[in-house]
Amino acid sequence: MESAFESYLKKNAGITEPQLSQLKNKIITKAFTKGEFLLHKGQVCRHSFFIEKGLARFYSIDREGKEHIIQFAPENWFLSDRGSLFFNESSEFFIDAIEDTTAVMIDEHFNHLASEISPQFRKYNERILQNHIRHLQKRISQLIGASAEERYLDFITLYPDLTLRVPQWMIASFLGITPESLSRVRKVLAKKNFHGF
Amino acid sequence: MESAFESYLKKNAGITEPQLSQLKNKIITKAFTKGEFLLHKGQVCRHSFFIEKGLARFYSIDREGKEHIIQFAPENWFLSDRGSLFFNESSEFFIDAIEDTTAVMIDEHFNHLASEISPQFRKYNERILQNHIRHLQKRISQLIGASAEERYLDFITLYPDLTLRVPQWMIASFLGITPESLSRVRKVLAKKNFHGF
DNA sequence: CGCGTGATTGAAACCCTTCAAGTTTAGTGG
DNA sequence: CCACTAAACTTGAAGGGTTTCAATCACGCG
Repeated sequence: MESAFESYLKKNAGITEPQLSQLKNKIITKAFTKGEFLLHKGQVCRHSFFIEKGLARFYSIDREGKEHIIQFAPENWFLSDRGSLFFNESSEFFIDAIEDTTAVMIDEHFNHLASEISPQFRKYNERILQNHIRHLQKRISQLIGASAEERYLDFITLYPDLTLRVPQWMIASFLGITPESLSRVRKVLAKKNFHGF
Repeated sequence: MESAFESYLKKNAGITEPQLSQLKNKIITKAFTKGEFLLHKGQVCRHSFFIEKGLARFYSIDREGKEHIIQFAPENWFLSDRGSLFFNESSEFFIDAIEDTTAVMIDEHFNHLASEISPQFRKYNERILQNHIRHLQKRISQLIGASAEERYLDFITLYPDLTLRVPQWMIASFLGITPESLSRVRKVLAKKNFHGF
């Protein structure tokens, strides 16, 4: 049977069936139980993760021990500390599984081979990076400019599925507010007859 | 005489002298006076800008008319709305010159040709993107986690040169606080016998 | 059942903003 | 080169949004 990653490559990265058979033995999938680390601060990140099933998060922990979630990754999303991976530096960040998760461990060998046999894959890879940048810029713009309520509304329209799967305190951590504040924001929205969740 | 961009390409992107002569007629430089727009909201961004002289900023304006600066770009920095450029969408952002500025207008023709004649350039281009992502992630992590004072201290250690060249109210806009708040932060730091500026 | 985790609520404190008024600085024209 | 003006920066007082800390409630799981 064809894996989620394989269909994804065919659909989005222009990888053909014969190319896929060349790549198949380089595709390594790993299962993580809820709470398990895919990447730990201090390690050098060696992989890009493609989430086939489950849900993972990318976050930092500050001096006071508080977690700050940079990104969530549900099915068919990529996740990695690109800085650490590309520049071979030890990571400042953590990645762990929010649910039981299976992820494809994409390493340099895979990327190199895929780029070699498919120019489309190379193009696609750039697309991923460009899109990632666009995402991060919008997020910065929003963190600078919007109130807690606006940020939460943005979140539930952008990630309606995540709103249900992710515990509330993690959403708060993503938005840069406390769980208590998020609870109050939701209370206010409920009073305004808002039913987005 | 060799332009700043040309030396930059040779030093960082592995472009050789003969390759450079092939590229030379594709390198278009333009001068902007202080306050002039390099990119205006609503336009589709067609260029990546390499700042040879001067200083530019990349920012958004929210519904209330407030500016939020995403990025500064002094000499030898790149600046672009990559989302708009790559995906051909109209931009949400502005780019304008803070000082009189000359910028290289890098378009798709240039990138295509340079990638063609130099595999190193392609590698280098990916490096730029990866580095940009790393930068943005750190910024998000900081916006979520740090106080106004911490953010300002980070700014002056990361961009000591900009601290002097950029008006204070723009630094405030970059940090996501009001000019008044930044003024007070500086006052507190001065009392603590801090002399970073 | 009881424990632990997550969500809610309240009150006080804190950080930052807003608005309004000054002061300083920088640029312009006489 | 000074005088004038506008823009930038500072300062104060009041207000708003968010955090903190603490207590309570709700729920799922051993």
